[in-house]
Amino acid sequence: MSSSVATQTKPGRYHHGDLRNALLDAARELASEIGVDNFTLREVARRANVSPAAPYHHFADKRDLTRALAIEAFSKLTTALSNAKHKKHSPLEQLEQVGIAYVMFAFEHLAEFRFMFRRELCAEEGDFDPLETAGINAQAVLHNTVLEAQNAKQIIAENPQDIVITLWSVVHGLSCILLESPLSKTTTAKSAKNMAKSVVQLSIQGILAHRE
Amino acid sequence: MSSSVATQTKPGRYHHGDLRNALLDAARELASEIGVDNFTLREVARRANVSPAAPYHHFADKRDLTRALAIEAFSKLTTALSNAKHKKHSPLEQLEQVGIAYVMFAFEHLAEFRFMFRRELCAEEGDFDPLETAGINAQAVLHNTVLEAQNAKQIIAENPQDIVITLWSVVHGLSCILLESPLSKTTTAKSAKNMAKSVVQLSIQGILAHRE
DNA sequence: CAACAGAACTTGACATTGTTTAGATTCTAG
DNA sequence: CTAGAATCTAAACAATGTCAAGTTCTGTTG
Repeated sequence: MSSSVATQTKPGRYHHGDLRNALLDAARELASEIGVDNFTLREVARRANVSPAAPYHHFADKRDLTRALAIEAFSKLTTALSNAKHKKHSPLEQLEQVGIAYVMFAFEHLAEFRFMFRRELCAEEGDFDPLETAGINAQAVLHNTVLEAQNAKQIIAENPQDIVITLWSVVHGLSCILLESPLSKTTTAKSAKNMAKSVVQLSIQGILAHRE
Repeated sequence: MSSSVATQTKPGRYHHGDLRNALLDAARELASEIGVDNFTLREVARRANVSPAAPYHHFADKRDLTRALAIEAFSKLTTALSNAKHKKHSPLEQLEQVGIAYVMFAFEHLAEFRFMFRRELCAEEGDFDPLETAGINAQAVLHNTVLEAQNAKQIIAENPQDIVITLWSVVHGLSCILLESPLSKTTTAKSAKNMAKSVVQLSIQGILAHRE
């Protein structure tokens, strides 16, 4: 998307034009090729055709670059969840859609997903942390849907936070398993979606207001 | 435990005695201090009082060392789950215990837990992978309990694999959230256990055989 | 018991990495 | 047009993963 735009700005020039985004694009690409853990800042710079020190004019250090990617990924996730939600009208159906969308986002944005949940990227205690708020925003989509489903008496009136955590846990857990477990080497997008659906439906069963 | 034994074998000698275990101990310790991602092989060697090249006589490379830690951690998890299970007799109660034990294991063995789920540690497709079997063993505890609960007609007769994945997802997801999310900086063991209990109970609600 | 084979280490080296410092180049206000 | 800020390069540093070549120990065999 923005990658083609950002990366190819006047190759010969001294000033790159939009190096910050070019670096982000290169990092995303590199991480999806060789893994989030062994990607190097120097190679990112190399791919953007700049010197190894150039990134330091746009990011404090390597950690700061990956943090920017994580924030960006969280905001993508937020819109993905929000889009999925608004495909349905009933809060209960929305709950299901949001859950499935979470897993599919992880499946489709593998590399970015791995950037998102890393304790070491967070700011120090007390500092304002944009990464933290990005995460909270994503979670808010689920949280609101739970509240709406409760208001519509479609699910039990238990402490909403407990319900949010349960649902978030189950979709996040499935995502991690799909991405990291060796069991899942052969998983296709279709079977991932089926698993997501079945897991989400089973979880929702436990919080339904009317037991048939 | 074994650390004190393994680490302190005749400090002056050329041959360490049990360097392999000493390295594993040092790596575990170091990882829990500075994180799984930035721990270095050289520092591990330093702590075991050997040269930087010494580890290569016991492990193929850094990855191989961490793989050994992951396998070891999986086997610890297996016994933790198994112990938790056998505290109760009813399969349904066992299911709950196993779920809670999973989360508590993650909480108490933070560093080791982070070693366990990393795709890059797996062997190549087709090769026999001890890490994979270690993971399967741990999952088997949950799997068996689900089967037993189904046989006892305590939970629905749905495809057992779906139920296993749902339960595994929810406890794994909660574990990841507790460990990686910035939201959880202040979580105590007690509140972790409470969350685990509530999340597991809600999930089990969805698969109960008798809906009152 | 002696000598030898192999295992367990060390030394020293290499390419690569993250990061810093100093300097060069280009852009942009005034 | 020009000063100063923004953006980049070049060169260097310590540290890392890893390897090849030696060194020292240990157990086995004659």
